[in-house]
Amino acid sequence: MGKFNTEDYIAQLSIDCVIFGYKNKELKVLISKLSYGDNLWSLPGGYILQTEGIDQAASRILKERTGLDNIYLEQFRAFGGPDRIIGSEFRDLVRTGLRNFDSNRFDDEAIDWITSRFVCIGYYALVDLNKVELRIGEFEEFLKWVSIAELPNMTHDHNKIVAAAHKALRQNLDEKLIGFNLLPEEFTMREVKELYEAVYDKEFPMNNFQKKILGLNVLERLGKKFTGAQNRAPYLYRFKK
Amino acid sequence: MGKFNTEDYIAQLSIDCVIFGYKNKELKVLISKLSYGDNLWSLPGGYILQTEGIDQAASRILKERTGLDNIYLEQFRAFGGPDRIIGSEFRDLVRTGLRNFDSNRFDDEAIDWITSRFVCIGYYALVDLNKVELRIGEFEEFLKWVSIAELPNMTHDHNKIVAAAHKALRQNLDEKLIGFNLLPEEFTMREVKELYEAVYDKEFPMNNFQKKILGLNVLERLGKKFTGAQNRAPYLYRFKK
DNA sequence: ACAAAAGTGTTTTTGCTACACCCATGT
DNA sequence: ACATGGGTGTAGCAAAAACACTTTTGT
Repeated sequence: MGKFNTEDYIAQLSIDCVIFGYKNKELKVLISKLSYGDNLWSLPGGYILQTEGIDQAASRILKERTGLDNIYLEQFRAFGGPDRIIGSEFRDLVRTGLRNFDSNRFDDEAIDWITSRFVCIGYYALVDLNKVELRIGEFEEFLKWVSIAELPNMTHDHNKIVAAAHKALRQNLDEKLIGFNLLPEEFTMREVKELYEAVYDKEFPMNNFQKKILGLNVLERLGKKFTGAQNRAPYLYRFKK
Repeated sequence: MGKFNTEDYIAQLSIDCVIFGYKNKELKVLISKLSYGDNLWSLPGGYILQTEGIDQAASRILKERTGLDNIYLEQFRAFGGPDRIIGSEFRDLVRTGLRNFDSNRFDDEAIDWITSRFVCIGYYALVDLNKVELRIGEFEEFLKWVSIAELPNMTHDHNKIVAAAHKALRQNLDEKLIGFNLLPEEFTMREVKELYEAVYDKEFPMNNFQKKILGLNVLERLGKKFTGAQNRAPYLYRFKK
């Protein structure tokens, strides 16, 4: 890997992705352990190429980490508060960390560039955790799925960013459901319900939930799903075309 | 005015403000006619100082144009689509315009900086049109209030930005009402209703509207307002402290 | 007395919640 | 037959919309 060319990217502007993963009825967030410094955690992020749009950059960053394509990403907010300008407790850690990292790729100019003041644009996605093949990014030691309640202290304002993303995800989940290709091609109402319960961290009674979802008028009912269990077979649904 | 120092600002990142003004039951938007080029219109905007947060930058830009302080500004979205990168039909117009503008302040390097690819962060505000003292910005010939339906073609994606701002404004206007210090100190329910009608471009029946607003529990009722009209005097209200 | 507009009360509708009940399936 | 969970229908409640009416004010 050659020199990191700062001119390829927009300076002082980054994208941070809050990647929500769903598995076993649980909602998790993908975070990365930075490979320099002890106990430094952050959201997977990246820079914007001069040649790409910001949505495109977010998709690329998501794909780099998860291998996933065609995932619905939503921009929810830009962060550029005064707390990001100076006096960041992490800046010096990052500086010294990068100095011992890869001096061919990151010279002093690159390190200055990376540790300067940044504004970041937040995107979130919701993906099927089983479909993900994690690949670490440049500065990362490893990536890890953590449930929202157990997030460690992260660099900069990344904890705030996750909170804002979670709030945005909960707003109008109905309309986003189709976008996230999270559920299998055919699924039962229970599976939809469990997804909602994971996102809202709250139980929904089946009958009313069914009415609400069917009322959205986006599902079509297929056959039944025989699981072998000694109970009535649930219907299968899929999204209308 | 001295040289324009590009180093004072974050490069390739700007803020554009959609300033909604209210007067005579009508909702207008503040747009500026650029002083170079014919028929070039755009939203009032500016750059972010290295020393300020992005919200702070937006406030400063709003104050520069309107003289207004302590106005509630809301960030609604960042724009950085591929249409903003190259092939912008406006770029060359701006370039040639700036070359004949003020060569002391804007040298070739500054012109390159200004006409490079930009990502912008959109903010909107809602202000009392009567309280505004318009002051033109650097590149502006004049500023003008235009109703949303009559917006001219604007540079870049500024028409899209206004549409997105209008949509954001309509969401949860209730909660933002107090923030915009838009209404006079004491006002009638009718005035509130007319404001809503301007924002939503739709009529509201008085009785139900009154119930809804009083239900928000943010207003206190004062005396009556005698206008001399031959009808019952309406109550005056103000926001609770 | 009357016109104009403010204000209040009542009914209707709607959407959501809670409860009760019936149905299919495999042992 | 029965335990298990799936599915449906009805009653209850509260918020919103629609409708009808009374009150105040100046001419």
